[in-house]
Amino acid sequence: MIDEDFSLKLIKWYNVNKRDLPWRKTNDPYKIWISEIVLQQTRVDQGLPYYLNFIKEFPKVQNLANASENKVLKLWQGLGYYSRARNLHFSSKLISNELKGKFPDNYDDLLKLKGIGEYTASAIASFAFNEKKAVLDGNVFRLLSRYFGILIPIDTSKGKKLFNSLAYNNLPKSNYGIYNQSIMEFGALQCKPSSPDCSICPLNIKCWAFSNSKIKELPFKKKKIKVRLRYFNFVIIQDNKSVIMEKRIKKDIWRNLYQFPLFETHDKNFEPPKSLVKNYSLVKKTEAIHMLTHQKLSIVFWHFKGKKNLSENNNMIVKLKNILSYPVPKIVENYIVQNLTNVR
DNA sequence: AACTCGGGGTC
DNA sequence: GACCCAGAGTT
Repeated sequence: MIDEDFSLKLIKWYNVNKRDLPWRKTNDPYKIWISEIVLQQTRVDQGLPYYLNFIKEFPKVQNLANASENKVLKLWQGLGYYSRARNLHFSSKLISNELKGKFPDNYDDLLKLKGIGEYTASAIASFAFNEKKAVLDGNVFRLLSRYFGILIPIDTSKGKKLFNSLAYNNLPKSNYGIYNQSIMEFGALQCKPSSPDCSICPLNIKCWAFSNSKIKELPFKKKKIKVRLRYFNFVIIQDNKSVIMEKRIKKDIWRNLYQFPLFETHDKNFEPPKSLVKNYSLVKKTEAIHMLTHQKLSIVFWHFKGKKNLSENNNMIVKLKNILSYPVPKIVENYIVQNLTNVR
């Protein structure tokens, strides 16, 4: 299916309605790369401040390559999907060292980098180098499925293949970068997931879903997400100046971030270790629910205080005045800010 | 092909 | 509560 004026209408719409976003004012593939990783599964409003901080702290790929992972993760704190930050860091070192600072300038080479998949390689290649590649993200899936009336589920290999060819075949004859920006912006602002205003849509006349009242049904997805329930008990052990923390090193959520010593249980039943109760006093117990896409975390913070020297065992001791320099999960950050940062 | 990886907005 | 967001890596 090829619609001759599909791309032209999108670009025309884009020139009038586009948002003023910083990564659209540069041709620097490094900055475009940062923006694309930040925006993966992330709304523009949420990612924008992170992008600005990142570019400010690491203006060039070498700055990122020379930073510590803790610092990179700290700048990513609160944004989620932390493998994005770890992969950014890894790939920046590869570019800076093995590629001698020369940023990959084509789709195939971009795709080799850790953290860059088909979408991101297409985006960078077309935005920075105007390479003829079609982006295929959530916005494009939605628009194409509605406009062309594709009922095949988008989260299957068959569906992806079909949408890929559909997207590629409808590229304009030039200006691939601008066009890719246009189709995604159109999906984000006009062809929204829920209740788009089709009455003002420049594509409505030939839109299959609009003509057939199937906007709500498209795009079609096959899989439903399952949520796993987990029980976390964080134990805060502090004296006047310090608190015990640990680094998450397993293949699990929040890898390489820090937290208070964690006891995960299979249900709500948990009692802190007796040696702990004996030497410290429980001053506060806080319960919280933390929702992730695939997990529901039932969390209890057990807050102990005492004068016993914390550095007796093989514990990681963190000065309270330095605690905010460590990257931590959002729920841990919340607890720290509310309970530990006003302690002298 | 199914699963895993965050956090926040929207309805 | 369900779905979505400029997806990618692992199993």
